[in-house]
Amino acid sequence: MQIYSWYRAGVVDDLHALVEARLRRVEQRYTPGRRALVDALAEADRPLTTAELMAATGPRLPQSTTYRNLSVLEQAGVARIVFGTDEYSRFELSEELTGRHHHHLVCLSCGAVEDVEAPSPVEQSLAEAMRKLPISTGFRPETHRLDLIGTCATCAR
Amino acid sequence: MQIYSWYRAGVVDDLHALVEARLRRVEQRYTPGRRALVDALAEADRPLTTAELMAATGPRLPQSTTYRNLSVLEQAGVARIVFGTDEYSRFELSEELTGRHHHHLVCLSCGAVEDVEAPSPVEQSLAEAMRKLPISTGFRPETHRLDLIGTCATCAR
DNA sequence: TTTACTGCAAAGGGTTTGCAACATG
DNA sequence: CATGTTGCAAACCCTTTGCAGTAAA
Repeated sequence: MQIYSWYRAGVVDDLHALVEARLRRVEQRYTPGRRALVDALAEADRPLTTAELMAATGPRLPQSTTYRNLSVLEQAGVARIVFGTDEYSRFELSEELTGRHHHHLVCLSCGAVEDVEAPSPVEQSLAEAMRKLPISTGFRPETHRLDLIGTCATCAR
Repeated sequence: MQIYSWYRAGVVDDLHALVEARLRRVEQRYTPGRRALVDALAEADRPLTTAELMAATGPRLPQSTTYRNLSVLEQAGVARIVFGTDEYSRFELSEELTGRHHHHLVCLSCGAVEDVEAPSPVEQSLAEAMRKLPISTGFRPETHRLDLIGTCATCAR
């Protein structure tokens, strides 16, 4: 989530400390490969595909390691998978870590996914409306996803 | 979208007429296989996976035909793909055809997807809030997707 | 010195495509 | 009879897994 937010607060180290703590909780280590993934996710201003993550991690991490580490990070509550409209899995840091609730702009044409944050009043009315959704008996909501689907600037040209 | 709505209004024939018109528009025929898919989608009260659609179409349609037909129906604006949290594509009739805007309950554990309709006032405040999202320059929103992610009744037990 | 992690290669599994046969306008 | 459609099988491609070797606690 937008590197400048980490820079500004000078909390990059805190981020890594948080990640390490979360990994410890599930008895996993914070290896260089995992750190590289977290760095890549922290520097991006949008969810990254596994291909992008493999490319972004210095000496390219092998597929298997990348996928396994993303799975570990997901289970530890560090990363979250984001579904777009194409066949690629995307990942972003969990909002618990970034402290920034946001939504996505998803392009129907190329599948690109962008982050977008709603002004606080808008977010509040959204949350309010979500709470009023008549969910079926027994369903236990944990989170929601609210995305705008459309055509991105590049594809609209 | 919920068979009783079609029964009540007696508009199943209208549905097929609409579908045929839309297919014609993209120079495609309304074959029995495609009609079987539309029937299956119209009778379901939730998005169906391709596996479910293959099973639902009388003398089981082959994979290739099913996928190709779903693609055609999608391009014709008849069906829409729905992304859950698992690896299966799901399809539903487009809201333009059903006239029923709705959202989804998605189970993190088993991937099941259920339809849910919001009361009109809730829907209006949702739409209102969506319009206020500060979308990036050039992005052209077409629709939105609002899903509740959680644990379904079966998996919660 | 046990347990976690890596990296290569191969296998999985949903989806797509080539191609010959068929059906429809 | 020209074009769209089907069905079989194979190919595709993202993702997962087996396994032997390595590293951290």
